[in-house]
Amino acid sequence: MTKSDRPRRQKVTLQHVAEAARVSKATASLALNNNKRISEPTRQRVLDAVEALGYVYNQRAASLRTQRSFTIGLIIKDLSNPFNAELTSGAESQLADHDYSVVLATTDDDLGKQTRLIQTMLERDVDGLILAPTASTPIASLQRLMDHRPLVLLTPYYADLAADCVGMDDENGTARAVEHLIQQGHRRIAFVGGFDTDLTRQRRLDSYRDSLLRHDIALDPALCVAGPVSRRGGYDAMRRLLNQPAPPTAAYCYSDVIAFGVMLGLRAAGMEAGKDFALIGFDDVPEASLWHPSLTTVSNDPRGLGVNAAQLMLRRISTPDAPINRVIMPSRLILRDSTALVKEPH
Amino acid sequence: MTKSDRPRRQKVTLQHVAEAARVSKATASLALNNNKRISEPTRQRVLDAVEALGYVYNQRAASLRTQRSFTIGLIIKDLSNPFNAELTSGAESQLADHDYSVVLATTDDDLGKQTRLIQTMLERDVDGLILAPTASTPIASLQRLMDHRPLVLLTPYYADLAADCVGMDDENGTARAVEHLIQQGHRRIAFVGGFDTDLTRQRRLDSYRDSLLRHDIALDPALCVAGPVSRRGGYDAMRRLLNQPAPPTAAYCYSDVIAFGVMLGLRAAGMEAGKDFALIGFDDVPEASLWHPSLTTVSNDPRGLGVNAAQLMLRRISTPDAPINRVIMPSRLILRDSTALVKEPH
DNA sequence: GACTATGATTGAATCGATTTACCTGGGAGA
DNA sequence: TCTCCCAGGTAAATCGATTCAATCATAGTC
Repeated sequence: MTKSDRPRRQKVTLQHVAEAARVSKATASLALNNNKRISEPTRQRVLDAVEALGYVYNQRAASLRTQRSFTIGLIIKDLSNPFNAELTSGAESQLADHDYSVVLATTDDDLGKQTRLIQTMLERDVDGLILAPTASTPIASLQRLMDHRPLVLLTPYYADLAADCVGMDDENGTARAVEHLIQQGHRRIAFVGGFDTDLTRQRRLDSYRDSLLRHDIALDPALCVAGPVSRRGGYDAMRRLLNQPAPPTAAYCYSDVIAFGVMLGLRAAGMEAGKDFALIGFDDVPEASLWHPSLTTVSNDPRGLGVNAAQLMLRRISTPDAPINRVIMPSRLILRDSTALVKEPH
Repeated sequence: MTKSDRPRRQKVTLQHVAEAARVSKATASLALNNNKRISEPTRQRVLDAVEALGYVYNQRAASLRTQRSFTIGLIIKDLSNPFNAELTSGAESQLADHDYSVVLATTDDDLGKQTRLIQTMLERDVDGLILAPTASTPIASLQRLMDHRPLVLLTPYYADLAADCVGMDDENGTARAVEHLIQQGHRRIAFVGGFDTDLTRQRRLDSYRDSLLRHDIALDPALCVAGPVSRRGGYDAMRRLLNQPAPPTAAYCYSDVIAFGVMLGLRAAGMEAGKDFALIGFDDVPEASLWHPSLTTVSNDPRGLGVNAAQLMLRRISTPDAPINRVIMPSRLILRDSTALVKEPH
């Protein structure tokens, strides 16, 4: 027969390499790790043997002894959201640059699933966990998790937890957006999308209220509509808002995706963002600039968030006792056509 | 002190569980694996001990013995492309349902990086590899890879390789798109985007040519422009096309992203897709239906592709000798506004 | 009462690396 | 010549599970 009936699992182990190089297993190991106690000719013999046998290093076996898996768990809610995809991409490439692999899992914002996935990650023996916790994650369970493994949170809103985290500057971003609308003369400004349980939304809602109050505008609960973070959610919310006795003249949306839905809702009612209505989103997803009309939005750098999360993790691993680090990425307001209307509303 | 100065790596091992339950390590192991040779009372004692000590199973140590890591490597080109994000999402959830974890890595379509990542995956001892090979991946290296590990390719275009693969029906999808344009009376139809080295593009280009020939239209090389798969790429290509002596009246794009760029290029020239020009994309990304005008496109189910790839992998692992499986996902032409023009061109 | 069948449990080998502590054969120094 | 050191190498323990073969009760059979 040629090589083997069925392609069979490779069986070349360090032992075989050692034999081929006529040294001990220990020497072979040291040679491959560039230990200086091994002479150059010997090291070369080992390397030659590796080449000749097609040996592939078994990181898994090694990690049993070294207690480092060079693997980081990344648990996010949903990869379909381009924001999360970008974030993941950033984290992955940053970690890969430091020889870490990424084990990816998605929770669909389901606490039960998240609990199971964390368990799996611990069993897989990841060196650390980067987590976007689902809405109702109890702080105690995160605390317990930190006792086991380095943890980086992808949200800035667990203030009581001494954990590394990265997040965006929701307050400032929101304030700037709302101020901009007020400056344009708007008084009836809606807040659209997201659910109460979401801490990030909570924070933005607070900042929205504060901004209004600073200009002596009372918050009208009828203008704050919750809903799923999707185009459909934005669309439905807008239809409802426009059917009210006193509809809004502007809206600040929890995310761009929602804002796109709002635009469609406006259009279905014969209105157009940037002409009859002012609209601001959040995230600055790539589509925001290309949509018609282009969307004014609060810009955050999702890739940068991922990169930062990865960096925090690497730092935490290398110096476990370093003080905790909360990175808040600045957010900017990007002015585009959806708030371009010049004429005073009403 | 309370529990420990610094949160320290958990040290509870099966040995400790066994001691707490007053049984041997072997018994503890069998009990946890629900082996029927262990009596119910004993099993319960072990489970109680696990609970009491907060033991977490070490999959890594186990896999050293069992030779199964329950980990699948997923190597794609680029997570920023929503198509790939959806695909990844589908594969991940399908694998998670079967207790497999996903190690994710991206190549940026760089062969060197791909080679390194594959090596890393092998060292990490993944049970199988799902790979979207970069453009110039030599067939021999894939063949060699298959000797080591189950492999599923995310492209249908390695016909000479006896490997499981999933892919879309590029030929049929392309044919339908081009036929549709011809039916509408177009004769000067451009083919936009992608690079020569890309086998998928090659296949679509061939099908494009064949469709034209079936209607006695000669292929005009000036109408086939290559370029990066991005909005920018589409934009630039369109500007070039419109500056030609005999510009096209319609275009078939290698991907939706490119088509969006083409729309912008048209607009910059004072034209509008669906009015002065007919435009078709490929992928049916979510934005396609919401763009303005909405984009006619060849629809493929990226999530379904991921799910299928995962299923092929699971099957290959459970029955290594099964005949190879090539799954071609059907593609449909979704008619939207970008080809809605009724008036005969010219 | 001897013998076997059966069910429950365990000792020890094993997976493939790392790492510590020990060994060995010169050459330098006294 | 003797001691000590040193560079280079190795035997063996170790990481935390699985699993085979062996052991040990206990009960059932004649």
